Amino acid sequence: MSINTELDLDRPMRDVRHEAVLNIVRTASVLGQRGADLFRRFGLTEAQFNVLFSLKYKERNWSQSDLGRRLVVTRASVTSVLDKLEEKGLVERLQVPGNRRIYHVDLTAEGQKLLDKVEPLYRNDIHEVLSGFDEETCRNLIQQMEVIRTRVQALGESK
Amino acid sequence: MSINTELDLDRPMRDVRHEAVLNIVRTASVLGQRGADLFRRFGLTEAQFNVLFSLKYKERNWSQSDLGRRLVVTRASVTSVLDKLEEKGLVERLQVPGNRRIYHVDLTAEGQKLLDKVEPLYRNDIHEVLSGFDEETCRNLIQQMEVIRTRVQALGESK
DNA sequence: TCAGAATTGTTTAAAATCAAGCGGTCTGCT
DNA sequence: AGCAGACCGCTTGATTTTAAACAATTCTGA
Repeated sequence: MSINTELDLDRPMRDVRHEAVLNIVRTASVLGQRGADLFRRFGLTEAQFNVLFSLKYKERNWSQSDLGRRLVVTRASVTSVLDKLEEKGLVERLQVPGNRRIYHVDLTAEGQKLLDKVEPLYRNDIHEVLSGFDEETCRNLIQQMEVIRTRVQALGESK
Repeated sequence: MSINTELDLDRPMRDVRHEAVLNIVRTASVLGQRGADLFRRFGLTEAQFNVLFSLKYKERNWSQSDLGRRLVVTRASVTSVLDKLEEKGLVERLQVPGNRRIYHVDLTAEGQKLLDKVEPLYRNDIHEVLSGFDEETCRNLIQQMEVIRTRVQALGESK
């Protein structure tokens, strides 16, 4: 009845690097769906939560483009997600003196309040899921992910 | 000009476990986009490629539900992706004797042929991106990802 | 046996995403 | 100063994905 016995997830691997990539992607997918289930209880999609969360912990002003790079989505996606969040009164676009091209995006008080309700549950989930990972393991994992992203970027530039 | 100097990706982390999760998700996203760029040159989306690829290496017959579990997408998604692939003549739904509820999905000769063109480039990309990862590192990484998925699943069942 | 529960594939409506392209704006170079 | 190029946010149109509901089918347990 387990997914491992029903599918062939535990068969021997031909290409261990490829299998590593598959595992990263699949794990991100599982994590994302778990998150989505949680966020939905608060009327938020995953994309919407990601925006709110990023805004809460930003340490300087972010334009919509900055947000897009941070979340690895296009500017067009940022626009549509922000439209939804602004409708709900959770974020606001602020005009930037001296630069009429960009908006700085910020949480409203209401957005802050909603996030304060969701975030503890979210962090609790993560803590539970990674309970077996000590700090060193996490740092090592983070560094490996960074290496991969750097390599992908280099690959894209040499194109 | 680098993304790391422009954004705050390298600031000290408050919650190393959470940062690990973010890194996994972000890396999967970057990998997915890199893949999508490649697949598009062959008229395929990422989801379509994933289906073709899974079918090529399956070791027994898979229903659409099996495929969905394997790819971590819903049955509805599988239906729509298969519709597209069937239109293009790359896969086929086969009736299963003795069970009128399910289809077994398979590559057509044409699907096989297309995949044979894309796969070398795909594997080459992956090999390049993970060139700094030896076999042990990969196996370790894979195991960590499996642990995370198992924990997420356990979390979902205790719900 | 056989009625209730579970599973399968599909449909529908909503949301996210993207590429492409648009004007408006800023910057850097001459 | 002025112009070309880069950047920003937005719109459009298309695709993908999902949750939810549905009918058909299969399974299960009393």
